[in-house]
Amino acid sequence: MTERQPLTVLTKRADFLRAARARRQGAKGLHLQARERSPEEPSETPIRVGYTCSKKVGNAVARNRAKRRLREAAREVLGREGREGWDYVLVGRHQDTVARPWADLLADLRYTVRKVHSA
RNA sequence: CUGGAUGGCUGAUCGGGCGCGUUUUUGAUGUGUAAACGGUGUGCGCUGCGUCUUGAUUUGUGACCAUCGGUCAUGUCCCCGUAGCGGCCUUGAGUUUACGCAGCAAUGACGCGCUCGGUAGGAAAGUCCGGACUCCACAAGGCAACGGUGCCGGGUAAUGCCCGGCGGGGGUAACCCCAGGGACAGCGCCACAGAGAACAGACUACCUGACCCCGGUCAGGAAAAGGUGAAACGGUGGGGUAAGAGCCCACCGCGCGAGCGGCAACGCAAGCGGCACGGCAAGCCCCACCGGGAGCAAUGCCAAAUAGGGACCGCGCGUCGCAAGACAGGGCUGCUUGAGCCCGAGCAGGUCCGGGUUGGCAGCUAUAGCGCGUCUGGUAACAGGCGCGUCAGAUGAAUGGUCAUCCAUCCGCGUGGCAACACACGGGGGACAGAAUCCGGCUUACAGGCCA
RNA sequence: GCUCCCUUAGCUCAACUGGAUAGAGCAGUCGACUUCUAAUCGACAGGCUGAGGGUUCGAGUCCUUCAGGGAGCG
Repeated sequence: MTERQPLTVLTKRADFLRAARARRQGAKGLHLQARERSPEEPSETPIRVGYTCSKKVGNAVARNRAKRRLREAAREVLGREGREGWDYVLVGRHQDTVARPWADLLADLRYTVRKVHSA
């Protein structure tokens, strides 16, 4: 069992915009945006993660639930397979992020991470 | 009314405990430095003394052994001891104070680890009302403007909320609904239709008389009938009349209303009036009552960052002059003088603007407390007493993710049964919805259960 | 947290101080013109005025409770 990397959460709007302009990959359960930071950017931990669930996802309950599932998935997948020096932004999708079976959601995240790294 | 249950694995956050590390403060201990006090004569300098003390000197002198040196005595100097004088402080011991260091203990903060416990709602929602709290403004209060409320009584911290009553409307009834003051303060509106729409008037038709003449015209009477409309000047019956008419009478309606009941809204009502007084105030408005404004991104503190900017005010700014400048004054060079150069203004002030920051801490979660139980008062809302329990504090925003079982419930199929239904198997599967300073209401959403 | 505005035909907008049938342009359908199309001309259809409740004789308009959309301030 590999060690889990600690993750910090993105808080700045500019970080989100930069990640959205970089690489992106969609799946049924979620949408991933990621970029490799330049070395001079300061960061507390090597991997940073942000979550985006807009009003398109649903009402407040649905948005919170989607964000919580994305957080748990990021802890599971990005903690092991994330690359140091990268920012990841996980975007929730309407209904699918909440309703998709847990194993499929994890598979979606692994698939998008692989695609983004190899792109 | 209620807002699924249990367990496993694994997370988030808050709080308590324990351990470790870093650090703040305090305490006593040890130690270092400095100062003061204190007492003493140590140490210091000079002089003197000394068979008691240590060394130096053999190039001070003498003697001996002897050979290039050694031993002894004495001298000198140092050390040591002691006495006197000088200087009064350096030093040593002690005490106190200040500062620093070390480990220890207590305490607070932060971080990490382990462990224990708490962790969304009935509507957390909409933001429609009412408050608490904080800041600003004004200070008894009144008026004006603006906004709101609007039967009466009670409840409440308060309300536009709740309870009870009254009035009106609907319903066979149980019961339900009502923004329900004022139209005699004033203004305005009432389309179309209709003769006439707000204060009286008269289109058709009616009656009488006159004229032309056989159906109309004119004058007068009268307001019942017709039709229109949401709304048309009381209704029915009788008398009366040329025809009619509250013109008269009875009943009903309407208005005024002595008196009685009720805290009040209001109700009952003798009697009187021949009918006069339309509707709209969720049109303007009048009356009564209520309301200062902003909101936890309030407010206070810390840190970081940028700029040492602009405007106005205040204080100050030597004299003359509108100004240029001149004369005083100060500084520097130079120096015997003459001379030359420079300064001649700002501020540690207040308000506003501009610029920068978008971090942290407090406010911050427990009290008009709330919840449960019980008793008392009250028709009730509610109030009071007693007992027990203590109940989320996040900030890209925690309170979860996932798996399994059960329950409410739904679907399919099978068996039993006349049926409602019961049992077995398989499958689906949790409604509305996420705190953001707090509280009381209202409104809206909603799986399920119960009552009328 | 606070404040304000809008919703009318498929689309963009009107409708006065409450008054009867809610109007215009574009788009649509049909017809005319043309060899055909476009343009033009004529005709037609299309609306329970976002939803519910109320005031009024009468509501797109006034009041109220919601729904959806938008704007502004701190």
